Amino acid sequence: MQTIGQAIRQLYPISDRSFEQLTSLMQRQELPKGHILFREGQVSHKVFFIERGIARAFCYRNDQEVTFWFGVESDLVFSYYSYVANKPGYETVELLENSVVQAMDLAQLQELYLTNIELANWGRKLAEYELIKTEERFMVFQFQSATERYKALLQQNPALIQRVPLNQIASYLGVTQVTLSRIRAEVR
Amino acid sequence: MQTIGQAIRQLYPISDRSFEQLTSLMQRQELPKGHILFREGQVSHKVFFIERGIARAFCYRNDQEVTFWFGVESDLVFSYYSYVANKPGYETVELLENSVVQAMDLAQLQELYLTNIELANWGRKLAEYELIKTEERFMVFQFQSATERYKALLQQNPALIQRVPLNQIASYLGVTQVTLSRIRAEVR
DNA sequence: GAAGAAATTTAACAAATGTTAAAAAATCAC
DNA sequence: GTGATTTTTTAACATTTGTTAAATTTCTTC
Repeated sequence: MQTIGQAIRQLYPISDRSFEQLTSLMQRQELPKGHILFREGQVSHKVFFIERGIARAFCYRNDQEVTFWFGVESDLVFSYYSYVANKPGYETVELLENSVVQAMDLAQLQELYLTNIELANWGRKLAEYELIKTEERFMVFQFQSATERYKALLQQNPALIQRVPLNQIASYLGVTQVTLSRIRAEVR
Repeated sequence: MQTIGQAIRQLYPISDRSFEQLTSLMQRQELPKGHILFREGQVSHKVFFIERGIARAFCYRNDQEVTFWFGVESDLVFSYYSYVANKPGYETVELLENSVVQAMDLAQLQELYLTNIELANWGRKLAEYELIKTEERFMVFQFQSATERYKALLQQNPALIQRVPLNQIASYLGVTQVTLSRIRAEVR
């Protein structure tokens, strides 16, 4: 498993001093399963680095929860729309296991961006990588069938299917749970 | 219509000096309909600002072109994956009309990012806004039906449907052209 | 403006996915 | 371990979307 230091510096190499500045903003928190990191309709002021545990983001659609993102160890958790547009976010993010996270205040982070060019470029790289991750996820939806999406998930992240209930996996893949069961019956 | 200057400064306010530095990298080009801005399988070294015209990005899937993005006046055209990961891009971007673009060299842009903190933060904001745009497009796919997607497009960008052949609109919406025709027959 | 080409719609049928409800399996609490 | 609860699978049928091909409309070119 990657440490937070490795994750930060792998994104974009920064000096020890910048690293200190960045990590000094972080607060280690142990949070229980079910804890809500972001709540739909609220403006977010925090970003979280997942040290241990798993999180999911979901929205409501026709009174049903639709899961569209999972975060695992060494992932960052943003309510990106809320952060960028400075408006209420549309998603709720909850922890699916007892977890350890490093929490950072977004206002303090943005302060750093304005005064430290190394960190400004680190923040740029962060957004750029999040962008291509989101783009890839989008492409998967537009270019692959539900069965292909499931197989890809099975290959790339088999642990996720063990750790998360299948109704959440189903909505993550964009199908109903019944369809996912059918797919699993085929693949088996 | 927005000028390029307005588009740049709306994203993130920058000083006149930074603005000069940025725009000095730009080269105005008049390019014909059908011109390829990025070609699949190649690493991109440029970014384009569309002053006049329209562009589309597509990939091949089972020997068929699948259009997944349109760019119009005052949009920026990146081959983002290629730029961020510095690997061959998976998409081809072509101009659908005779167009005027401002072309910028990515290496020179990145030079500026490393020396000018204002521009580094501008570049960060650019990536952040592209991120939430991509995220929104993804959410539309996971949360809305094809009919809803068509209606939304009709409302938000009616001109696009006039300017672009329907088979491209169909694949942009993630359905076949036959299905799009059916949707249009219903909506009418 | 007429002939040909391209784009769009319609039709008929096949395949995939959704919906509802019930059955089966797995998990939890005691 | 046993009963209750939750999760997952299966079944039956409805709806949506895809596929192929033909018909129609629109656009080009001369």
